[in-house]
Amino acid sequence: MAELSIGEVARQAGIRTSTLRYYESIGLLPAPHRVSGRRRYDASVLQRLAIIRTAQQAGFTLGELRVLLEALIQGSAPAEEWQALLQHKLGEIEVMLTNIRRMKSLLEDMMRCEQDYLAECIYVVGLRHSSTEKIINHGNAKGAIHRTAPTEIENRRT
Amino acid sequence: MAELSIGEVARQAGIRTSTLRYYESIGLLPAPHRVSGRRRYDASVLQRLAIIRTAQQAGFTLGELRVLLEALIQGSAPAEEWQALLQHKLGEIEVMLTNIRRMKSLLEDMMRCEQDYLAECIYVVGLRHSSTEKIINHGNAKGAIHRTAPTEIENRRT
DNA sequence: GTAGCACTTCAAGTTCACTTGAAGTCAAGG
DNA sequence: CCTTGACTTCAAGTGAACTTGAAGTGCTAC
Repeated sequence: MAELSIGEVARQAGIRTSTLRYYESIGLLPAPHRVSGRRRYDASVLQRLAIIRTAQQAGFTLGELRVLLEALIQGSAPAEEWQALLQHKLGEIEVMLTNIRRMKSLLEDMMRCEQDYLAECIYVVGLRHSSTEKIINHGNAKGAIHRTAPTEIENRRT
Repeated sequence: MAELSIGEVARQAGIRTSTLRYYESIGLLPAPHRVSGRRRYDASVLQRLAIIRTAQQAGFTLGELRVLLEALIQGSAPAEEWQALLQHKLGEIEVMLTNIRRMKSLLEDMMRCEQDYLAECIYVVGLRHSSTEKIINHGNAKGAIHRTAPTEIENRRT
């Protein structure tokens, strides 16, 4: 199978060459070999890019993806960390599915609002939808792990 | 119904006071009235915040949310724009549902990989999933979901 | 009356995921 | 030989969504 230039990969994957270089720079893509200084990609990179894009849509950050794909890149993965991340992300995906489904039905309800009573209708719709909410989003989105922001200064109860 | 200080709203909604001020500054929340300079919120703001959060999870940007909620804020909405945005977003949500479901099954398959053959297994899984279908991604080239909770594990790159 | 804390504003800083720009390299075609 | 165009690197810029910091105000408790 013919090898691809960065331009060809970009075109086929529907992204820019700069994105490919960026992905490589953050370790998300393995450095391809070179022919007179230029990158030559194996066609399999397209599969990886497809996974990356899907995963991004599913809420993965590129950092998380790097961890997840490290096994693929180098055959070296800290297995526990990896499993933990998977497990964690599966939980998040579950939450996201719930939220997206809810959002879908919220939008569908909004679509049915008549122009003249838009404000009232949306208010009612909003009420209906926010009253079903309670448990969904407190475990993992904001509450627990935040290394980069030790956040407890503000907002303390007396 | 008792009015809430910004601190109380923040605590109950699980966000920061700075976020509330920020939302107000970009017109996502209406400016509440004040008592000696301090914001006093009606409890209904919590419902709105719940909607905002769900919508964010569903891939709405704050800008889009502002347009969507303008009807609620002021009763004044450019109805066509509004409907168009709804319609467009419904399409995007459909795409996202598909991608998230796919990602879920990808992760589940990955979980089943045996430690010793992790790399090979993931490769096979990746192949299976990326060959299943062409990439679904029309209309918005960027991943829709950004602001998902960044997960702990990452960041030590050589 | 002063300590403490929650609040105020405004500007600047941060993270993520890229994008853009400048300056240079390389192979092919006219 | 010269141009064209796709490539190269590296640094700096962008936009979204917040966060942080500085400096000050106002209420309550001791």
